[in-house]
Amino acid sequence: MKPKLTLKQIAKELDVSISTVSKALRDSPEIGEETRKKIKAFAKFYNYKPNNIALSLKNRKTKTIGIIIPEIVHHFFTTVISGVEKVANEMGYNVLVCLSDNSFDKEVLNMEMLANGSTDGFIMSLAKETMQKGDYHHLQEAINQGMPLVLFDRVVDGITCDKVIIDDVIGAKKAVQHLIDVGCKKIGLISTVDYVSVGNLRTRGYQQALEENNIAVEEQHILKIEKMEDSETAIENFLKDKDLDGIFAVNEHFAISAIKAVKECGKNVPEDVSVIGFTDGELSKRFIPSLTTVSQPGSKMGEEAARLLIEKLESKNDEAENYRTIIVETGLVTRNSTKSEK
Amino acid sequence: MKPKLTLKQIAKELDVSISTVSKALRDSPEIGEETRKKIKAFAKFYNYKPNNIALSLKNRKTKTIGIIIPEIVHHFFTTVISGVEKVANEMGYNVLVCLSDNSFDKEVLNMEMLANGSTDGFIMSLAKETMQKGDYHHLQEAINQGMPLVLFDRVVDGITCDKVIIDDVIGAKKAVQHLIDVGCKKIGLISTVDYVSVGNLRTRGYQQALEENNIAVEEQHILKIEKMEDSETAIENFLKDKDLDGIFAVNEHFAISAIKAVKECGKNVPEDVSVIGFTDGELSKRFIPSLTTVSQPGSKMGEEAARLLIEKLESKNDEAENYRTIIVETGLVTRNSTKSEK
DNA sequence: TTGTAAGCGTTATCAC
DNA sequence: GTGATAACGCTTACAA
Repeated sequence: MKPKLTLKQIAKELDVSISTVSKALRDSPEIGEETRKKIKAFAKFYNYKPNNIALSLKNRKTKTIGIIIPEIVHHFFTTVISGVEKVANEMGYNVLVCLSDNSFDKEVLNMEMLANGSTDGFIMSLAKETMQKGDYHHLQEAINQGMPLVLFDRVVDGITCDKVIIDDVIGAKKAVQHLIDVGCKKIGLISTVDYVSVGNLRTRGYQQALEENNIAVEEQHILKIEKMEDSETAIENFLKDKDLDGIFAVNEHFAISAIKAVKECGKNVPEDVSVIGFTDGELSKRFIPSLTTVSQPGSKMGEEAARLLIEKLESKNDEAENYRTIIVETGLVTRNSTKSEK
Repeated sequence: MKPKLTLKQIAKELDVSISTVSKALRDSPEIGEETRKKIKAFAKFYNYKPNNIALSLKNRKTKTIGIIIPEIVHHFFTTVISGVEKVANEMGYNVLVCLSDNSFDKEVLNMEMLANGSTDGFIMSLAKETMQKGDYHHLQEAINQGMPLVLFDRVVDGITCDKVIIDDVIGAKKAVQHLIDVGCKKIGLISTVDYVSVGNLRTRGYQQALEENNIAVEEQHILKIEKMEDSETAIENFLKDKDLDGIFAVNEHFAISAIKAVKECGKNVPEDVSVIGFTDGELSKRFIPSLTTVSQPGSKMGEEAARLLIEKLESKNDEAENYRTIIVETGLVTRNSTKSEK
């Protein structure tokens, strides 16, 4: 087991000074042709690679970006990570992934760990508990310390930083409009509780679409789910006594549960009831019937977030004071859980 | 924007030396009660946190572990990551995630990046291309440099290191035995090409189960798929002219494609054909019919891998020369794509 | 009880 | 052209 080669060792071996080696390897014109060649040959032969940690200390930047997400076993977040990875790698950055498990405390802890030199900046989607508490001091602290922060998906207005979101309202509107277009008259909504911003926004889109089509919004057609675990039965109970012919669910799980519940009521999808979801995952694609959904381009969001962050990291500090919110567009993926357009 | 507090600044502020501050904060008995209190109070007030990079450089360890996987948009790998994260965090480690995209070159590149000080060790599942090439010099190099390596899932015999695998052969055997138990006579196998070790092993389990039940293995009942993209049509074509009553697929995608193909032939699952998959994901759980599968406990594997790695990292170098292979057990999750046991 | 100095691996500045 | 030296932030013998 040979420990890693350092400049010092090369210097000793070749009987020159450390700084000569350093300069030679970085092609400094100060160094004579001959010595340079010799040093480079030696380094290449022994496969010298500069130590990242030392560089980080010296440059006061680590070339790694931290991403903190609520959970990873979730198709959407997974695609975001892969988007971040992609552009990060292209730009010579590494990605440190931390999970908050939707816990406020873990989120704070993770940030503190990473803020002490481990990363140059953050890409985050907030924990559910954090949004519930409304406590964002940790975000503000990071920003105050000069750590750039990019929020995505689950963002919050009070914090001034770059953001990447999707047009939830418009996406939801598209979905509901589609239901209307294929002839649905009584359209239900299955959403989450309001402090989860996306649930809130998608609900708004639902309402707007109805209003624009002069359809009354009826409260009893709306279900707001608190806990993921109970969602299946909640949806069943909700749909049992309703006579809906269209359902907009704010995620694919709810959509699928809705389809199951509809079938259990002896009705068919999409013949009797059209169902449309949000977020395009493997499940939506391969479920039978395959799901019509609003696609949420996670990978694109990750790429945008990474680009935004790296741009900020590499800009001079003075020009850094403009913050942008990038809205990435959703698309409607029409499949088999909705009737075809008339 | 206040830059981070350092020992130096504290020292200057309090008019003591840097080492005094350092010692005081680490509760060295060398330092007088009074000075210590003063320093600690100050540090606490201004929320001093030591710089990780500096510590890494000094201690020659980063307290982060690198995980390199072929892809992240894949339920199994995702659960592994969450397992690794879990125990890593408990032990005070961070996790750097890199994706090889199943490319040999990217895998090598990633390892080189991380090996230069960014991580203390690796947890990896090999890229498909790497297994195909059979070139493992990068792994060997890391080991030679004293970087511990834990391989999981897609492992390779030639490399001496810790490994975490599942009992693929036994798992496959369980699956096929289950098919036999519910009365299947003509059982087909949908697998991957042989250089992917898991495909290979699961094929072996299939053969063994048949042999142990005195059923002849017929080559025309076996399909080996080369490319994920064409799998759907390949499976359709394969099943069209067969008269199987049981199908064992080595992953959930193949299983679902098989179900679809069976249905298109006008047969029913599980009445006419029982189908069983491998790896338990969201898809298996919620597909209709829900899939009977061999569950592959990714999270458990991740935890074991992390434990193994950290153990090695924190042991004295001399006792480090024993390598272990941990075999985590699969389970059979019986759902609706197979007939019920007679 | 406190301070000095060396060292972790680099790079940049300045002197020779 | 080459080499000392300081610095990044921290720890730790060793002096004082």
